[in-house]
Amino acid sequence: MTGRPSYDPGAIEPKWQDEWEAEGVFRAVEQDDGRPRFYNLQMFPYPSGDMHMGHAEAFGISEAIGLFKRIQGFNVLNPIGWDGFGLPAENAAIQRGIHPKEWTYANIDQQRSTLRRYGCAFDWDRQFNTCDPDYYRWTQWLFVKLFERGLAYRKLAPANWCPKDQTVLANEQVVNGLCERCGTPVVRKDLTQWFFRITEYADRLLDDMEELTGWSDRVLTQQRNWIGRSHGAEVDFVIEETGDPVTVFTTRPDTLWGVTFFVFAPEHPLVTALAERGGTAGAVKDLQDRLQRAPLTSRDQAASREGLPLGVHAVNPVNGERVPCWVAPYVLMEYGTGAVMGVPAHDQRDFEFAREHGLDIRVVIRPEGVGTDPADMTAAWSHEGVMVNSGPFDGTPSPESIARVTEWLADEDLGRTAVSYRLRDWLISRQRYWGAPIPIIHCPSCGEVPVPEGDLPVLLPDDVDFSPQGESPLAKNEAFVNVTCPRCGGAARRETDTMDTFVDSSWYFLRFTGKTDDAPFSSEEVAKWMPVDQYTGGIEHAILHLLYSRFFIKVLFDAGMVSFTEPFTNLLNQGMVINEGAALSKSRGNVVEPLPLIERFGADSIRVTMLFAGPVEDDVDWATVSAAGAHKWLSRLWRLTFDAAAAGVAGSGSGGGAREGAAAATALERSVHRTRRGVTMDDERFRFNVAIAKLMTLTNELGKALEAGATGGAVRDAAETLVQMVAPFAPHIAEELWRGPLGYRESVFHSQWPGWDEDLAREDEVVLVVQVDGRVRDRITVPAGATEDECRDRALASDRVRAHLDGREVDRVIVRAPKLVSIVTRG
RNA sequence: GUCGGAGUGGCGGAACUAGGUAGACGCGCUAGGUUGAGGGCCUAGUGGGCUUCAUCGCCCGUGGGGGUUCAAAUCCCCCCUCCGACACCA
Repeated sequence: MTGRPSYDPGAIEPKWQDEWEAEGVFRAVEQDDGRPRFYNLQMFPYPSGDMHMGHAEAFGISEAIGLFKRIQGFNVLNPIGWDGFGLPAENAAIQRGIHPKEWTYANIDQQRSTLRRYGCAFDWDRQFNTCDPDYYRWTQWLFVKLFERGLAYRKLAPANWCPKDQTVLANEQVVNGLCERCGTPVVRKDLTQWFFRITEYADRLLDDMEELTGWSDRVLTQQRNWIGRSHGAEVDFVIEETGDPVTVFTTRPDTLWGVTFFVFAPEHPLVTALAERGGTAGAVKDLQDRLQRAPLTSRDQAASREGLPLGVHAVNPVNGERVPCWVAPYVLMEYGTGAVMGVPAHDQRDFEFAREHGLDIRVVIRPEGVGTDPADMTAAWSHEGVMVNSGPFDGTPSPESIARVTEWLADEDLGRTAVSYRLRDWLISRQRYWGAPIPIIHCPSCGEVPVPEGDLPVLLPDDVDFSPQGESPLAKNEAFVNVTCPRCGGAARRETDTMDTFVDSSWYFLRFTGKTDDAPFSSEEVAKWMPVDQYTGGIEHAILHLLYSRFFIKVLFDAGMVSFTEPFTNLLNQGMVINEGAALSKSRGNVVEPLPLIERFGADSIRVTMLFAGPVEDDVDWATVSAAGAHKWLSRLWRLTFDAAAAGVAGSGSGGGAREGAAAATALERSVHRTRRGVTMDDERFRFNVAIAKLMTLTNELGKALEAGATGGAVRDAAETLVQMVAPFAPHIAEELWRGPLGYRESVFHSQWPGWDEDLAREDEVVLVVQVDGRVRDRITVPAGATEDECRDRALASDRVRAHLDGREVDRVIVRAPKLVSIVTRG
């Protein structure tokens, strides 16, 4: 046991990182080699700085999955790239005078080097970065595809505008209604901007979720709510004074007889004209202006029940009643038709509005046993009941009343069934520099002309002044803007908006399967690898990134470019890394840097610490875990593997402890098989904390067996099993031990995952628990094969059990051989 | 408010899929050993209470209450708390 080197991760880890790359151990094999393929993907990082603790956690998990699959014999694709475009780069440019490109590429270099030091098993050859012209050329190409399919269009939409900086702000740049940079109150400004028609896919995005059995309910529910499909009816009202038809959407057509007022959203196109007709133009304009001045993010004013009468009336088609029209911010222009019927008795918002403004309340759904005097009501009744005061429908009970009224509306031509969505079209325009330019040319005679494929990419010019003093920084670059129309050759102007970075990340996983120069991705490689077998990433992307990627795949499916409709078969959302209960943040001063930890304990110990801390979906509180503990275990594994390698070739035991050693070896053999079974099953379900616990147990047992003098095959098997099974969690130490003391030439990642013998994995002796009246009274060791009768006899013969049975009559005995006997007494 | 998830030792967590020894594994702590000291390492102990010289043993215990069952952390009902998402969606 002398001459054993000490465990020095600082030396072995970089050594194997170099060696793996030289040998191409983690390269995916493109040629079919008979192994099943496994596309293991981790959401690619955004290079806003160096790798942080969240990366260490997320990559630790996806590494464990990928490496486990690799040793199990899968041909694993495990790529890495960077989501290089985005606002922080531009802010850094403004604040520190560095070009966004320089800042971004420097961060990528740093992240790459830290990820290498972490020992990630990436196929580095496939890496790319979305701000490379090589990549965004295809983002632009895909934009053109969407444009050609009628899925990209322009319309007027409000944006956050800082009047001092003269620039558009993203929502996250608006803090408490003020510009993040200069503190000026932010206003809304209407700009003509580009959208993707994702709403056209709302039903498919919703319905195809049935296929996503490998996604958590948590994410599916969030997506479902985000799409927000609700079924109801459209009903046609008419403005009495002007004859304007106005349609409303409602999920409760059964409450139509309870309408006592009518409300428009302030932005509704009819409002100005109606206010003039009603003689309320001045006050209404003030309200509209005030809302116009508020930033998009601040919706607080809408939480009030404020509103103004318009001075005109709407006619209820079901009974011809005229009700007053109002305008109120609680009605949203973006949802439904931008106008609602007011049913205060049965809608809480309408109820509060009616109380605020003294409007009538009329009950038309009578709940059983609940008072129906409007004056006594403290809240709207939005539940079931029976229709009253509703003309021909009186007495109709409320679940089916909705369908019956809707049918009647259609028959009478007063309305129709309708579906409404919460989902909006995807606004992809950014009046920003550091993104992929939208490849459109605006021609005075031809209109919106897409840049021809041969002219792509539309390169982002380097010489741009990004100091904020106008519209998009690109708009000031004359050389960029002034072009000729590709269709008619006349003078034209280039679009100066860039694309939302979510566009870049909606298709990157396709290009990882194989880059080509004449298409965004290789159809052949996509057919081989897609959909992604396992996608790992943060829950913060539960909605947008995942929804947009699903949308893109459906569009590409419709375009005949891919043959599947969902991009990610299985999705795993890992928890966050926090410290002392709070998210890591510089201002809080609780940031944990991964690199110093890697240098101190080794990448393997950090990975094990993260994985052992708890279930992968749970947050890891760094303050409650110990990298020293993981390091201690790996050191112990190191020592024991050297000792076991020596004892493993020593043949059967010798000396005075021979018999004891042989017994220990037999027990160890059973442990080995049990561990193989248990860890394999835990790994399959990503229960890595439990798998590691089992490996620790086997480590302890190997230590005891060696102590007892065990030698030979069982000892060797235990050490090999430990090394192979620890490899997905701690690849470096595993490789060093595999090729070092265990003497293999080939990588442990090319070894065969150990199988098990069910007979050996079973315990040969088990503890039989004996209960009397539900309480455990004795534990008896019995052979694993003990029969029901044997168990019953042994249990009834037990002195302890008999003491408890003293004087009582046995009613019945339940036997679950060989683990449990339950004796029930009478009385 | 709606939807989703979760409450187990001093701490992170096992056991929940299929009801059958609650607390695996680790951290921390305590004691002992090793060491010039410290650290490291090794060994043992570690849910609470009662009883005992010590054993043996008994009782309680998985957020609270009720239920089903020979048997409940696990299944059913009610309640409480915490976390997350959306939040005037008509």
